[in-house]
Amino acid sequence: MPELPEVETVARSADRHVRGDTIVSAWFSSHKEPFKTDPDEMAAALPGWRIAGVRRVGKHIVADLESATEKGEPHNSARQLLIHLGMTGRLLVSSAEAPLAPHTHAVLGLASGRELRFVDPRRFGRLALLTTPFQGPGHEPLTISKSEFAALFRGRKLSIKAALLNQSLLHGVGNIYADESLFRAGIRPTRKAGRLTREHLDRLHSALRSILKSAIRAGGSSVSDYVDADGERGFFQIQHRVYMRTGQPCRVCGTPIRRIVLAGRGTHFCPHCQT
DNA sequence: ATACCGACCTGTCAGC
DNA sequence: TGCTGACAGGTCGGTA
Repeated sequence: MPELPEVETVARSADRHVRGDTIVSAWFSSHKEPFKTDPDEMAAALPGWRIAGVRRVGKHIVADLESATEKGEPHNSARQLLIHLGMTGRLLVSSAEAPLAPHTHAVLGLASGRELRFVDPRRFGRLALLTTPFQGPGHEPLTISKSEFAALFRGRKLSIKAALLNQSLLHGVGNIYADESLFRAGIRPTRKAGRLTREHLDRLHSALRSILKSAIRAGGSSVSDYVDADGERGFFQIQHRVYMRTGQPCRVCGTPIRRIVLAGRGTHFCPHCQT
């Protein structure tokens, strides 16, 4: 589900509601998949920590935790709660009275009476408690320079689409924004990453940045069920030009949008505008 | 090292 | 009304 703009939206809305709140209880489901840290360990460790803030790194959500004990109590081990939403994960802030959604895997009770809940039907999402600062796997698409961006693809034989999806190069780009940015840059997704000219890559760099920023302003893309921490849908999907528009006319030239499978993912492009 | 592909899960929708 | 298969915003581990 969630790519950079959706994760950014979720992190911001969660931050608004839980910053400064203190964790008083922690419950986890009995499914094993979502937990990279043992749930019993997290349930024992989390209560008592104050949430200093919630932010995004790549497609990860990081909740920075600080000791809620009185100052003067030197607390060496800063902690972070790390959340990845996978395909269908939701991070929700709700009142403790709100009924639990099906597929709820984590509930953190907060001192304010609110709850931070993690819901994930497909269980591709992940939760972990870290004692060392989280480092994303790749570069941030919104801050990388044009020359660093171009250098990422030098000598690579894989398609530019597959390269954009590779989180250890750029982190945060997923299937929607890979297809949409390639359309706006006029580049065929099948082109080999290492064969693109610097001009191509500069265009892709700008297209990607501007599309990610617009999508964040729109609250992300809600294709089926994505919502932010308030349960609100995004509306960037109305600006999609190729993603999930197979057979429909290109909004620029009218040619039917084509769908192929590339890097194991549905890939959408205009055969006329993208060369 | 790089690149590809199936596996991991549930839900939904189209076609029979 | 089922049933089956394809597909969905992502990553990981095994294999070539």
